[in-house]
Amino acid sequence: MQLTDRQKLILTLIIHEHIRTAQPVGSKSLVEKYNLAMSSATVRNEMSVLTDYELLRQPHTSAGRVPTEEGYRFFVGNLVQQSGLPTNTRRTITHQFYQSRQDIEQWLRLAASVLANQSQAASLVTAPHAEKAIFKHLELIATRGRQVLMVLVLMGGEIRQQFISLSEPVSQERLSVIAAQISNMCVRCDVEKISRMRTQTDALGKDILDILIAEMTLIEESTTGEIYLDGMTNVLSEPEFAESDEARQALHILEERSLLENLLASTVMNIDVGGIQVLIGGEGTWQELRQCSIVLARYGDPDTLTGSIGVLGPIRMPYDRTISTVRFVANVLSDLVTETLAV
Amino acid sequence: MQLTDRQKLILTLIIHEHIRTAQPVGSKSLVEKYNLAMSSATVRNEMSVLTDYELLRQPHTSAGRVPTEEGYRFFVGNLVQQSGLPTNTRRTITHQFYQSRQDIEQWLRLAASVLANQSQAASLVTAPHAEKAIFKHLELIATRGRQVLMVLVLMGGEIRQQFISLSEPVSQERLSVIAAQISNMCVRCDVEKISRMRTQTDALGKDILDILIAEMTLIEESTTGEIYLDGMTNVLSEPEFAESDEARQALHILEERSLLENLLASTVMNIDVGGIQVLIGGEGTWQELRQCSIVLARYGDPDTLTGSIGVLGPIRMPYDRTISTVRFVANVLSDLVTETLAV
DNA sequence: TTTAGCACTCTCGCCTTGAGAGTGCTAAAA
DNA sequence: TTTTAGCACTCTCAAGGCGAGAGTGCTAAA
Repeated sequence: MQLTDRQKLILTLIIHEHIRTAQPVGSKSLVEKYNLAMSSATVRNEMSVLTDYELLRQPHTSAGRVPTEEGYRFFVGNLVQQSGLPTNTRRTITHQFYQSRQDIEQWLRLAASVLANQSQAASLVTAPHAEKAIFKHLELIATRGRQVLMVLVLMGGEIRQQFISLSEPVSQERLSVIAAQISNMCVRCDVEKISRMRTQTDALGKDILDILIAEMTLIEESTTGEIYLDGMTNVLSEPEFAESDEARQALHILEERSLLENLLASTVMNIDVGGIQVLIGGEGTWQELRQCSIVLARYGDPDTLTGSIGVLGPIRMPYDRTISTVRFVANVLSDLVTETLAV
Repeated sequence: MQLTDRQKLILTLIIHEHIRTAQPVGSKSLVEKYNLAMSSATVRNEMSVLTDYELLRQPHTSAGRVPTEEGYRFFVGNLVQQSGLPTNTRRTITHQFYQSRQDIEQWLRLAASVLANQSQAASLVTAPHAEKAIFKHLELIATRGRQVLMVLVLMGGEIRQQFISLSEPVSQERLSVIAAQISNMCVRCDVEKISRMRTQTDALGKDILDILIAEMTLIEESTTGEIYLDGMTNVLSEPEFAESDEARQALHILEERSLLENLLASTVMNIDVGGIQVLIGGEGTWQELRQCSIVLARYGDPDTLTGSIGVLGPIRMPYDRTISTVRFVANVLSDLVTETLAV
């Protein structure tokens, strides 16, 4: 499908106008609004062609045109110009990051907040996560009785904390010794290697190693780290969401962690750090997302630690701006992650 | 204001019916629906009295009655019977808790999820938080270069992790020694006591202590720990939220952490563990909550660690059931917290 | 190839209208 | 004194009719 420049222009303008107004766009109003150097009849003819190509759609005879999902896809794939964010926006965002506490959690929260505010939509950010869990450090802290707090640090800075119940009370001194022992023994080891070390410790050490192995396996099996959401309410004022129940179901995907993990696993996990993926109208697969689009990116260090960020909004979304924002925030996070967390 | 038994009955029935249907309730339909042993005219007279008391309201002449906020308050204060949850519901909930991973974070998430599902509304759970920050354990883990991961454990099990930049690179060995030193020296101390210890260490130790003190001060100043939300989408299908923009603003309060902290600070912080507070229609103070009610409770150990849980839904909320649920979940959490986290 | 002109279509807001639900009042019954 | 039947009145809401407005497609001329 090869479009003439004029057809591209008209498609672009219709999408712009529709994004602005959420209404079907007519030929006459389009010519007037943008002072086009052609008559409305010409525009009508072109619209007719674009409708044949299934890039536009008429809600009913004698209404204006609305872009189809295919139309948006063509737009995003071919017509969006990579504007990049205005310099002062970039500066504001960067500034916020360097002003916040130096803490990965704060950064991720901030990233979610920035995405939500800049795009006026819902945003999600997953914590960086390594495909392979490599042990770094173990800490055991007595609380009381047989309850012990286990803090596990992985290469890359992922931290997991968990209460464990030992079969009998153990003093903090003994716990510290064991933790140091295990830390020394296992540093830079993966699950398999650690499994083979079970024989090298006493009974208590074995118990702890078992729990450690279970935990590391669990981490390795999960596809993402912690998920941060923001801006869910932004999207509620959009007419699509205010009206249809269906659109609201999309927010349910964000809330239900398992659904969201599935979605991420089958989309963004395949793209490269630095790349952008745009999911328009659920792409036929995701029923709940039929009225939504998602702009996704991956950040981090491709070989070790990666995470995802994304923006969820109505299909009628200002893609150019959103894509720029997502790309920029992904880059900022990549920088922060490789600077502070790399192995 | 003293109501006769019959007036109380009628008020209760109207509230029940209105909660069910979200519509104004008329005298005739009420008599028919509940097979009342009186005529609709009698009901009308009583309704008229209740309207004079401002417990009921007419949306317009010749419409049925709707409970006022005052009406709901009277209902919650005087007429709600403490039914308690059905035994099998209690069992299901308890079961879920003891089946989940033994991990405070999982419990809190689960609590939010249970509240949201049981009440079909939005829920919030804050992590247990001590008024006074008491040091328990410090861990320093080298990442690379001058970046160090600091893990701070407080009495009660609150854990904070943060990246810090030292002025020069330090080996993991030295970091471990310093961490052990500080851990020994400061265990069971509060911020003031630790501040006075700054002289007892070398330059590096001083730097770390400073950061430690700053962090503990920050923790002490904050009113709540981490906040877990769930079920935001539940509430979106209620007519109040589907229609008015105003109701949707209420969800914004949940999203904006600072707003939520304010709200909690000025309400639930004052009630005792085991007590329940019901905020109806924002109580005149919280504009954004005018169309919502919140049922709040505190859990934990009154003297040391406490957190809040709550449910946010439309004013038209099944208070008896919601209150029972919130109370029950608060008790479960209290048990878990005192069992595993107490000093 | 573009454009002016025209007949035609469809939505949307506005109005009217009638049914339905509910109220308050009054006078009779308990 | 309290309760109830009866009745006139009020207000909403859904349905139908109507006209204005916006938009389309087609045709013939520029």
